[in-house]
Amino acid sequence: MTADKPLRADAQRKREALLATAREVFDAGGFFDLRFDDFARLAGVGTGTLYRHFPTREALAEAVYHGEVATLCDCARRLQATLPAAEALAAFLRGMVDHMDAHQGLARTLATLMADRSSALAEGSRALEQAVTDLIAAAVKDGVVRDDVDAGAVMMALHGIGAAHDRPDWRAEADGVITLVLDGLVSRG
Amino acid sequence: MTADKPLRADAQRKREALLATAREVFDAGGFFDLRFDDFARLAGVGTGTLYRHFPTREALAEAVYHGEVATLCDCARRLQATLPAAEALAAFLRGMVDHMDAHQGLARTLATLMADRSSALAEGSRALEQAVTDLIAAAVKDGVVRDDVDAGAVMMALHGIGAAHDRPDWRAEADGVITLVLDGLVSRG
DNA sequence: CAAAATATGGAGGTCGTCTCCATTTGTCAA
DNA sequence: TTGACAAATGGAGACGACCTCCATATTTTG
Repeated sequence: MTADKPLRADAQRKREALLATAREVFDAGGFFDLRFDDFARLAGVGTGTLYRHFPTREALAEAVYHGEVATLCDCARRLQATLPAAEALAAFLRGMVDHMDAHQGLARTLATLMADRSSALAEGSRALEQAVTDLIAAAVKDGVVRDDVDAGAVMMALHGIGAAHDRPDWRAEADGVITLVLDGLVSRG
Repeated sequence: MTADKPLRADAQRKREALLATAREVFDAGGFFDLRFDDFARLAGVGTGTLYRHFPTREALAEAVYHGEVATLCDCARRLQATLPAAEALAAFLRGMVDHMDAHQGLARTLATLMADRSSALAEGSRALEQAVTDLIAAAVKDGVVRDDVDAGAVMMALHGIGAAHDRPDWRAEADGVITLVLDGLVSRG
């Protein structure tokens, strides 16, 4: 799809530095108080370099998001390999909430930055969606989950949890959504 | 809370014009291609006037959102008065999806604009949340819905539906979320 | 109707964004 | 190692959107 041309050594290094700094600043929640130029300086990089690697704030967010998705997918695979389907699904969804809770700033920043281009978000989370699809398919096969509601609906609910990150009682409500979704999946309509 | 001082006649008129134009442009999806200054001109208003009424794009979105919320709340009240609790709840949630579907551009624009200040969103949708809370409370009283998951979780799921407005299969997935939520609410855990 | 209060609009200052290119750094072949 | 070529760098400055400010216009009040 994308013929990634090999990056020169220093370019690679700068790119990494930018991503690392981004993750840091995102999580600290200070990204929007920062001029984009200053962000470059903070990462020890010139303005031009920043723009060559990430033409927009959104592009930067997308790259960071990719990393997160990869982590979560690994997690899903691990769970699926070690637990019965129903438990794996539940553990994964609960785990996602834990993860978001542990990185609130990051979650909030990403949600905000990708609000426009949520097409990009959908693109970027395709892998994640596949993981959820697999988890659900396995549970369906075990006969413990209905087969008339697909993974997209679950993704949407997750999206809601991520997007609503400043509700005063976020954690409890997020757990509530997961509970509803899981019980709704088990229900026979 | 807010001691709304009475607005002068012409001010009222301009304000209305701005809101009407906003609704139009939002729904057409062209808001982000427009300089804020030009939006003012489009509404037949000077830049200064626009800024006095709505200091930011977000403030404008919030005002439009208020109108939407009011409409939906009316709808909720009507349903609650005419249907058994469980049906009223279901009809309301399904109805919201219909409404969003019929005004995709508006929904998307609002979701995008309020991504940052989703605290403002929470603020603005307090009335909506109250309506959902009432619908659920009535259903709980009828003994047809569990009482250990509160309205906040449902709001979060709805938020997800609104925020994910450009998923390719939005409508089906949104319906799926509602199904999961409703069945999850009926389930006894 | 005059005066006071309120609202208007758009010219121009401010400030973040992004481009451009002279310079530096990395790579590779001889 | 060295020279030559390609790739990458950074930051000065042009650009353009946002927002303020106030002389003017409109509404309201006494």
